[in-house]
Amino acid sequence: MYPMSTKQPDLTREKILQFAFCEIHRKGFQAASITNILQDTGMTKGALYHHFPTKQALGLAVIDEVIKKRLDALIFRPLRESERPVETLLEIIATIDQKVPSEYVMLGCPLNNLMQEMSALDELFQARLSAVFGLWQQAIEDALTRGQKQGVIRPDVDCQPTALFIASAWEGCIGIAKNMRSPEVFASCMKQLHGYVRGLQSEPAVATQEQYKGG
Amino acid sequence: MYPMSTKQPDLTREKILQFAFCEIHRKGFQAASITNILQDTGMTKGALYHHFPTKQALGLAVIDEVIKKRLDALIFRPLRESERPVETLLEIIATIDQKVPSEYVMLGCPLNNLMQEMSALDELFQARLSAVFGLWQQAIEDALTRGQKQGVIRPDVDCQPTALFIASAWEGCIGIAKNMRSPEVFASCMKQLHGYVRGLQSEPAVATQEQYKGG
DNA sequence: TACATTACATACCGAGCGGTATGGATGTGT
DNA sequence: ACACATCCATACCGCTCGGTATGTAATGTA
Repeated sequence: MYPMSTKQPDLTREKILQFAFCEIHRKGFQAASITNILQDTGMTKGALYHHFPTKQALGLAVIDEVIKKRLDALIFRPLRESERPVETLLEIIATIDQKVPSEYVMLGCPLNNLMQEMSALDELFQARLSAVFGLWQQAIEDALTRGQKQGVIRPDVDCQPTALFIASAWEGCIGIAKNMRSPEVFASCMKQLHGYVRGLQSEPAVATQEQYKGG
Repeated sequence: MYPMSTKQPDLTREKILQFAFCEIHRKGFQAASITNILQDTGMTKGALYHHFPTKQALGLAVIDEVIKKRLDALIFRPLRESERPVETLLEIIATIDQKVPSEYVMLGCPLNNLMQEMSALDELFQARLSAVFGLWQQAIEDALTRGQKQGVIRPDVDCQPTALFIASAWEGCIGIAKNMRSPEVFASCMKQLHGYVRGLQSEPAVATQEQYKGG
């Protein structure tokens, strides 16, 4: 066991998942080629179909074990663990383009890409993707709700639909920037979203008013 | 000619375009099957490849001759021809779900679907799709600019990035509602967008404040 | 050490795809 | 009426895809 045996099923599975994520992110799920993924990893169909019964199962695993985890580390957890969730939300919106590989502007959000492609075609994809997006929406809603209790969000804000709108607009901004192939468009859009969230804050609390990165 | 001759190339071409639009709208461009389209229309490959050299050319024609025209009739032209463009914009946002087939909530925006799928893969698609989206953004920007001249939009609003954000959020709302398979989510999201646009209006002008459909 | 199970590699298959070559039917200009 | 271009139908091709059947080496178990 300790001398690094040749067969390491967990690592093999993880490696396949990572390369599958990349291929799917670049080509979309349907256009993603099993053969290409295997070619990249240097493995064969025997390995892949030992760990995943079908291409669909591989796609679903990518959603749960790669995409969800990345979003959690990037957005959900910081919001959850923050003591000033509204400030954290604003900071994430303002700096998200720096915390993600620059090529992601061209490739778009992996979650949104799959949602647009697969939701209408496959119920299992739809369910998993909706679940992940639900986490996103919930993370924002919790941040707003906690902000209201802290008095930094106006009491008249209806947090649930507001969070839904923020998450939707967020995905929309990423999608359009991807289409435009323009980091500037992405920055501009996210700045507007930033302003929208700031507009939800209570009037007295203008401390974080001009925190947005200069430009 | 007058007795409805058997060969009507224009109608044939248009028929192919319409069925291709439906197939692409439902399956996406790559998954759209030429064979399926022909099966639906009752035609053959001879007809299709006489009018369109490749599948790509068919897709590009669908963008310019179907999607663009529909968006123009539904959104761009009403905004352009309106004398109160801001009110018109608000009205479109508030009633868009009634002016479009109900199944479109499940299928999403044809433009956005193609943008998400094809922009990263094909430069010609990217160019055409960006052009159409640019019309959208420009239509909103013009509406806001004219609104500013009329005094109904606050002078401090920067119309260009604001229009970009509105269009992006708009597409985002459609995309998320499609993923959720929920007309209610769509209505909720668009209501928030409606509120955002209202927030751009000058304070004195509260006439259209509560125009949003009851619910 | 003997054996069963896991973890892969290799070769192969049917199906559906976009695209083409060819031929015939229809309209058009002269 | 004849030549010709347009319009469309049919049959076919090469390719790639996801998936499988089979074999084999490594690993866990007794």
